[in-house]
Amino acid sequence: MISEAAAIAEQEKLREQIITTDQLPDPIRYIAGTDVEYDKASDLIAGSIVVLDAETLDIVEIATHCMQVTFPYIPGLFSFREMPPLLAAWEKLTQKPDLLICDGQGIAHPRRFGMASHLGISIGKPTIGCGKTKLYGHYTDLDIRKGSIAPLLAEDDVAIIGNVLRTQEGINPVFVSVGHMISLETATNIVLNLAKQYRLPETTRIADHYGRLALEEFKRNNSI
DNA sequence: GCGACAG
DNA sequence: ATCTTGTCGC
Repeated sequence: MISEAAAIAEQEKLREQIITTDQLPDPIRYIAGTDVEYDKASDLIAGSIVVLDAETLDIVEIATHCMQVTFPYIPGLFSFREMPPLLAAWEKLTQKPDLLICDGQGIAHPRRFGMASHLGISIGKPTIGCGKTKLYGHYTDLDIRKGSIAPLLAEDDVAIIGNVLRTQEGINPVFVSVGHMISLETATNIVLNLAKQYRLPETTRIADHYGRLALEEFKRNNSI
């Protein structure tokens, strides 16, 4: 297994490749949600990528992959844990999406290289980081109303590394950041538009659902 | 030494 | 992530 030091060196190297401007295809036709489910008892994880029609949000394709965990959970090195099952699921996909929304941070990370950026660089596709909680940075004055945003600032108090976005009035916000090949503004708008009814974008909710199903089915088929 | 710490 | 019902509040 890759060492912690090697993982950090890898992040420092790959972060150079991140593109923080919009490089999206003209009409975005397919968007995808990614998520990884865990089974504490068996150490199994399931990577899940669900492709949706960007216009109707109808499900176009579902790809999942179950395997044993290969890396411990270390804040800041999270992608090394979730990348293996996601890349395996990615290989199974027939219809590759134009954009992926990941369950975790993009550049809102101590070394500016969270899970969404790592995945985006690895597969060469635009990605958005959308985490349920904060990993890094600080913010103030986030209004209670839906659609409100507060910039997520780095230690220097100057660099904006993401947006804290209130997707539903009075409900805990989500943390949006650039993964790869997209601007923060576009990423924020897309996440808000995908969270019409719930706190999390529809892509994440659907990926979570099918990842859960895949993990349960895998356990059943293998008597775990 | 004391918090913070994606899933 | 996961362990997990009722309960406090709008």
